[in-house]
Amino acid sequence: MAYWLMKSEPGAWSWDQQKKEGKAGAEWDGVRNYQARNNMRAMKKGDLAFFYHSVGEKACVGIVKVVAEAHPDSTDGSGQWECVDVAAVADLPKPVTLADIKATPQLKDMVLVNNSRLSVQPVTVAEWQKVCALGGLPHPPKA
DNA sequence: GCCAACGTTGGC
DNA sequence: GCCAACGTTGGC
Repeated sequence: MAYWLMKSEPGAWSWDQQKKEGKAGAEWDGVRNYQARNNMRAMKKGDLAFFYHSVGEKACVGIVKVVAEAHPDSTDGSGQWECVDVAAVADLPKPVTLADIKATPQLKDMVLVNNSRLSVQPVTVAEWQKVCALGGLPHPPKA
């Protein structure tokens, strides 16, 4: 089991929309980047991920769970791209902003800091726990 | 709104 | 297979 971070522009797909999909979840579609696709292929059912709002807000706002492993992206006609399904699990009581992350020495190696353009990225256990703690979840959910 | 960084494309 | 040009992303 592993932890991840998935980015979305709120204008394209927001945390509110994700939550409306409920426990059944929704396709994380539209990813057209090989590294991000490979990360999704590595995901297992039950893995957890931060839901990050890029652009305006720049903060982790919630936690999602992988409910279906990689399958062809229904928005892609070429069959080349894949996606997973994710369902909202919990809000982060306090959104953890990019500035918060940069200001935290233990988080300086996060992919988010060093490769901000990668839309689906791995998160270590230590980073998971630290970001959850900053977000107001002293007992982070476990994948 | 600007610009730097990155990934992809296509000509050679 | 290399590299220049281009498009896109995302922080500021």
